[in-house]
Amino acid sequence: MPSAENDQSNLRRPTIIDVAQAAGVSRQTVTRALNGLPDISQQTRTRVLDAAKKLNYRPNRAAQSLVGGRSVAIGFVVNDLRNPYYPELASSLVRLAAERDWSVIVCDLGRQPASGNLALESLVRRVDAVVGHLPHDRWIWDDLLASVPTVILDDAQFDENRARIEIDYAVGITEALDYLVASGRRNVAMIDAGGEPSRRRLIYRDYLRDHGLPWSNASEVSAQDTHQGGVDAARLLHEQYPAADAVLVFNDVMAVGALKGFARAGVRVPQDMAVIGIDGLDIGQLVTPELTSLALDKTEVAHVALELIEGILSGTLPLSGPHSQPRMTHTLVRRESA
Amino acid sequence: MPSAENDQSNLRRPTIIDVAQAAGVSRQTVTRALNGLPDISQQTRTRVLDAAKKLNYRPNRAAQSLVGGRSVAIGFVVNDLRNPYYPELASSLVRLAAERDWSVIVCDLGRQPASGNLALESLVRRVDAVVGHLPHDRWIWDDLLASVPTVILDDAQFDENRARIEIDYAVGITEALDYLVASGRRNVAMIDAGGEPSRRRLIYRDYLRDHGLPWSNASEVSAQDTHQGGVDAARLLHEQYPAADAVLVFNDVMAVGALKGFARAGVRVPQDMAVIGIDGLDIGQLVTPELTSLALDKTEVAHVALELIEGILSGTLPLSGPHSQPRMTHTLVRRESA
DNA sequence: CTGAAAGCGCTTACAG
DNA sequence: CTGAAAGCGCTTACAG
Repeated sequence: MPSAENDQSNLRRPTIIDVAQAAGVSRQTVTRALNGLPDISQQTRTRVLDAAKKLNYRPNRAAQSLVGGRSVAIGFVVNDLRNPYYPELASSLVRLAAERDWSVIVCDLGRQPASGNLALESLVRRVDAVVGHLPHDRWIWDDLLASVPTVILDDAQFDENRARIEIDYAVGITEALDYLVASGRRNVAMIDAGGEPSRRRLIYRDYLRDHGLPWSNASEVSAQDTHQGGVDAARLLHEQYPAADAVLVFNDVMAVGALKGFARAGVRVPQDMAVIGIDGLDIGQLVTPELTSLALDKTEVAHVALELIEGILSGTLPLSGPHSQPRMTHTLVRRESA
Repeated sequence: MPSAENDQSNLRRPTIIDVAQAAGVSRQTVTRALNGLPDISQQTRTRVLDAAKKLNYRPNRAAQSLVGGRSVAIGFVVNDLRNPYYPELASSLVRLAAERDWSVIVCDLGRQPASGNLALESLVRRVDAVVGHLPHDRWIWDDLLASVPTVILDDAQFDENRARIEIDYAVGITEALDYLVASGRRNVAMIDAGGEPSRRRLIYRDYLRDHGLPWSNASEVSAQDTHQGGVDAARLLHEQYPAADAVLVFNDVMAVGALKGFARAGVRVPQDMAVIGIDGLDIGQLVTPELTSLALDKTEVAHVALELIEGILSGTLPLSGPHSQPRMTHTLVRRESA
């Protein structure tokens, strides 16, 4: 029963010194054995390796990288990894980061703010920079994020003195609504997410007003930002605004839900109802009819985000001004739902 | 034109010493100012902060964590983050890891093995442990992974001396096929992925043989492990095996594709054809009809994986034997497609 | 083939 | 309120 040994190993992780002592050699020799360097006899190497295994020794990464070269890590902050928007963005980010030999740590804020704060606090200590969408109602994070270079992905003014990629919805939404009107739709509704009217909804309203299109309170319905929210919203919309012949949906996840909601309500898409989502996610191609959507080039977003981070880290990018706040717009991808 | 200064800062990152010199104080004082510690005059603090900002100084994380406490990072290796199976698993993994204050670095191997090797090589230097699905045809990675504790998620014997979670498909597939037969299906086909018959396919074959169910070469079709692959496979199957009234599909991504393929071919699901996928992904609920699937509890997989890693890192888990190789099975989730 | 020395960049006691 | 010393765990030259 070697419990004494185990107890000790719980108190302190073995270091290279412990291995050296156990093997009866110096620490440099341990380094040679472990890292496969030359200038060491096979016999010694074996002895060291055995000692290391016996002690369950693994080198301290911090010490290794301190003496070695610098390695950069960036944190990718998401609201909920189960919303497919984030994995699609993460996919590009991880791939492009790998090309620079950067690693990306994913931080899922989850739905409850409390754990999200803890997670963020821990993240900023581990990374060289942060990129991600930050919900507006959590500006408390400003403090935390002040300690690390950050690129915010957002649709609104967030912080003038912080690098950010502005997602400009006006261009895309205008294109989508132009298209709907041009194809003969007249009663255009909107399915929004969350409590406050989103920026996307405001743009929609402005468009309807500017173009003299019919609008009433019944034109808009708001629901949870989930697939089920989309299902519910479609039913509700169908009840409260039966004349609607087109709908712009907050995002693709909800739009795919709306497709299902309309199908259940006997509303044919696109014959009776044109549906346009936002984001351009892969899931839009899974469903029938396939979803028409305002697609964001997520690879480009990831690319630009990494460029910004590189600029900040190297000190060549000013933290405010137009260069640190590029703008990105959508492209209307026409498929079957509109 | 302060290019000389910039050139220098490109050569070497500024350290705490540089800041100290620029501010005319000692390094400890810099630490106090930067970390918001007491025992420093407001004036000195400001001077230090200014110097730090001017030099674009950010503390070296490696040095910080070397002196501070240990922080553990695990690497999550995936084949392709755009396959929704991985994000769902990642979501649980990230959440559960956060509870232990562990961070997870995502490594996407991509489709080309070459870049995958580079990515892995870089990963193992940055993490304390690795978890993930590793394709069988890449055993070359054994060398790389020998250097870091690894938990493999797999359906086959991979390495007896490595911790792994065995995904036992036999239980679930038997349940699915039992269910199909019990509901009156007789001509059960299989849509497989990749070149070699998968383990899942072999289990399917055995079942058909053991139960005296009709089988021929036409019962099986293999396609790419993508949504489009599923679409293609369904059409092909419909042509080469018109009598089929049920099909087990390699995974949900392909199954959702198959749903689309059958719809296009005028095959009604589930009336003419029962479809069962594998994985139990969220996307199965997006489509119509909703997909019946053999669901894997991905939260449980993540949980067990982290337990294994904890055991390995603390040295309390033997690297071979049943305790380090738990088994996981599927549950048949009945929805609409079967 | 093996070991003594110096140093990576930071922080935590300890003196003043 | 500020600074000199020691040390975190490793690796990279440099001696023998």
